[in-house]
Amino acid sequence: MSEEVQRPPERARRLPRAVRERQILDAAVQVFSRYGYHSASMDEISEVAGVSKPMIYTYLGSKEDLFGQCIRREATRLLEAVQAGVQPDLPPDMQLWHGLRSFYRFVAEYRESWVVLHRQALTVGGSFAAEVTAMRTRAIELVAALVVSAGTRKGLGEQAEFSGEGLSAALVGAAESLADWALEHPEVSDGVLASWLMNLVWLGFNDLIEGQVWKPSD
Amino acid sequence: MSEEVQRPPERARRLPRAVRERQILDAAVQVFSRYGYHSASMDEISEVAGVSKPMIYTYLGSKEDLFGQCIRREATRLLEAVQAGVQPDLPPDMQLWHGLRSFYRFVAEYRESWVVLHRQALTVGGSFAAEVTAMRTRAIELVAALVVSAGTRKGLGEQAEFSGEGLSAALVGAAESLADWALEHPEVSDGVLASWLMNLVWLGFNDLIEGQVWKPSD
DNA sequence: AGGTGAGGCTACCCGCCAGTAGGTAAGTGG
DNA sequence: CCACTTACCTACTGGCGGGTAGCCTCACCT
Repeated sequence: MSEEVQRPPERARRLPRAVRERQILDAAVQVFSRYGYHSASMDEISEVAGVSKPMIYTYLGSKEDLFGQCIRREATRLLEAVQAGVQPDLPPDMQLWHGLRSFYRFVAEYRESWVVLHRQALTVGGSFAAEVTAMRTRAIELVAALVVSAGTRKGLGEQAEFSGEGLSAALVGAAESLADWALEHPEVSDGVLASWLMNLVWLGFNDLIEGQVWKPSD
Repeated sequence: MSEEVQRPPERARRLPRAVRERQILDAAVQVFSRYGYHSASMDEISEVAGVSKPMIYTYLGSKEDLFGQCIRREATRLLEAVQAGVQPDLPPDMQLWHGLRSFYRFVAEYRESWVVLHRQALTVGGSFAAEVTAMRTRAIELVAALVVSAGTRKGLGEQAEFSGEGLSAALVGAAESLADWALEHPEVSDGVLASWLMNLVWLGFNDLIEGQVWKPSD
């Protein structure tokens, strides 16, 4: 009578904690990236992870904790991916080129990571936004260093340094925006994306560095 | 005994509907821009507006309706501000230049409008995100038209058209990102911001158009 | 004066969802 | 085979906040 005819849809049972944590984080990134922090429900995350809700709480803590862990994990991944592609002894333009390629490769491969980091993290006012912003600022400063280095290498001083930060902010923004665009155009390769940006921006930098400027004609 | 010594903190009483609607929308934009759609509460909006919650519902409808009206109002403002600064009979670079200046002037003056449009609108999956994205796409296409026009004017054909959309996406992203950056550097004028972008981007375009390209050296 | 309708409010409802209490089953050491 | 731990679940609670029912009150008209 009380015989179990229907087995519950084959959940993997009794896995070690580390594995479950990975599954939960994967599911969380997926759900957060799709719905955003607030609209994502812990119930859905647990369902996608194939695990009951209390597991999430015992393993990863509150919703906010969980989101934080997602952010940190994906941010680390992204940084490592970019760093792995850059050799610091190359000239500035080549460093930028390789960094960009790695970046676009990462975005293409881990779309959800990128969406969580770029779109969703800022919507949770709090330490996460600050954390992501800090990472972004680091990227801007890194790029600024490249720009300034290229500038001084050609004998330009304080002028490059002054506008460098703003220009770098613009460049980073351009790179991010192009990443979003690329999400809807997967047929465009990372090399093409990176070279578009290089052509757009680096040539502009070079012109600037060499004293060529655009001025309004009226 | 039941004498009213304390007057309730002097709310303006019995104003015409149109005025109240303006107040409510102003308050909503302010609160939405600060906390984002989900974390903003109708109670707080009503408090900031100096009006009770049911008023919002009778005048502007549901929270989603309210947000939609904010988005539309601010989007219209932004578009009008930019269009007011552009004269269509000027050459492409001057059009871009004037458009950018108007844009940065608007962002500086109506920070909250910009934040709502740029940061918050995308976090509400639904028709708003689509609406804002559509507006953004229009901007990209507009810029793309300028780019292509500049390209063909110089005798370049399909090549400019192909990469034009991606480049424009990058340019619009750069402009937006620089706008965010400028929020934290109010001392930089709209003219300076616009000319940074022009120097960065337009010079890059020109080089491209004239066949000069950057290529990786390895 | 008193009727009427628009402006405005207090006080409540109720669904959704983060978070939890308390229990069961499956390994592990003796 | 029994104690003890670890993996894991079902089933609940509590509150926050979107949304509303129903009432008041002033201004103006006749």
